[in-house]
Amino acid sequence: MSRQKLFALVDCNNFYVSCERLFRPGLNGRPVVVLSNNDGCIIARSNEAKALGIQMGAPYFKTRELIRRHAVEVFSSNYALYGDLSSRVMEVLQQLESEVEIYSIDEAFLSLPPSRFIDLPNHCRAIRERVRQCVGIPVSLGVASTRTLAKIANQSAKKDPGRAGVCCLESPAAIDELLARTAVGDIWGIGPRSVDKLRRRGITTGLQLKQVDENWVRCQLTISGLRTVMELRGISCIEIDDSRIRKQSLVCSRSFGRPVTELSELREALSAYVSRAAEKLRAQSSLASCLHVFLLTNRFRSDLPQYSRHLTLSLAGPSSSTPSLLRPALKGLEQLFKTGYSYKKVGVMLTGLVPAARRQLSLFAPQAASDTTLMLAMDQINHRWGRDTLYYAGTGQERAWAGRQAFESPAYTTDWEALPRVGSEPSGVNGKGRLRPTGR
DNA sequence: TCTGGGGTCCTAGGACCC
DNA sequence: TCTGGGGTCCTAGGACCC
Repeated sequence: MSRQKLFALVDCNNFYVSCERLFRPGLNGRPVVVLSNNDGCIIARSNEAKALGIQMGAPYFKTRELIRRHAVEVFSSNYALYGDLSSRVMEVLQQLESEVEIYSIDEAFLSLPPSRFIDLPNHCRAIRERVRQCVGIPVSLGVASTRTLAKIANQSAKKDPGRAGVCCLESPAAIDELLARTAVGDIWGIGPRSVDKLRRRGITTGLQLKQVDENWVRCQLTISGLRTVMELRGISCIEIDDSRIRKQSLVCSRSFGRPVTELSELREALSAYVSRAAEKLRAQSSLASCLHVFLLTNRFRSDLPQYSRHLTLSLAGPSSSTPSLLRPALKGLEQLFKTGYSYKKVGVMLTGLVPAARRQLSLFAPQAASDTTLMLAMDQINHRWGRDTLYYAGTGQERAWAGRQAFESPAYTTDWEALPRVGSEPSGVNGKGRLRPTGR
């Protein structure tokens, strides 16, 4: 038994699909997929859907025939549900282990102390069972001496029958055996570009990558690639910085449900995204110094004229007030806008984020204290009564440009009106359990 | 007809400084 | 004919991740 510190990667199985199944147990054993925003691409698949050959990221409209033929159940993404269940899973993990790094909505790394080295597999099975019991989401665990190896172990825990959701890589022989069966493209940090470079050098497996010349990797795959190689060798050198809860940049952007040609509609959409971005900014107590607006047409429509521009604007001073971000954003949009194009997407990115507490006051710009008070009141009202209870009129009433979400499930766990009912038919709601209409 | 959204890190090169 | 050397900071773009 090694005395080295170990990492466990806990990964929720087919997370979005598992969330949908939680309240529709009849879907267990059946093929299920979840779509991206605007019902564009497939972003989650049940094992049964994977077995049908449905690819991750495949456009929905290209898969529709296959989906119809096999009666695959389809869902629009429901982030209210997934976000809530994710935080419940993480909470359970935090109760069980002292060091938990939340890596994404469905993954967390645990540090297992040396005392745990006794019967590691049993310990992992207990964690798995606890999450299943408390939240109902199935998870898999991969354990190894580095995060990269833990990721690889986790893939094996999921894929290889007989592992039953747990794979502990303890002996060097077990590590090399698994690496020899792992394609370089399946290794965390090795993307398509790196796969090409490695293949040209004759490297296709994890074991080959582990043995590659360091200088070559440093030159070809940069320091990031070298870190991955060191991790394969069992030297831990990738840290997860979850102390940085505050983002360094914020983006808000969506594809339109249909082509948009009018400036008035673009103004509404951009106003909505700027409002949302400003809310996120205030939620993490930051101010933005810089604002980028972008506008683009549908790049897949090669038969239509293409347009894609962005504009960077420095703000008079760091701010998180919606109106002080809206004004320059809309001015920027007018500069970007050209008639005669069918637009697909508009968006905003906020950068140069600084903590609100460390605001650098300007000698010249007027300080808008009233704005701060107003925003605080607005955020409190929207928190208490639900998003968009109060909103800026410029974000529009009808929102005809909004994306499609034809297959959305109820927000079972975050909306009183959407609570599942036992023993009686839901009354007066169209199966979606919503009090308010989906639009405005 | 229909192809997601939101992040991070690294590097090279330019601007600028002494 | 000859034209330094070494820094830092910023930005755009590439690559990758979920």
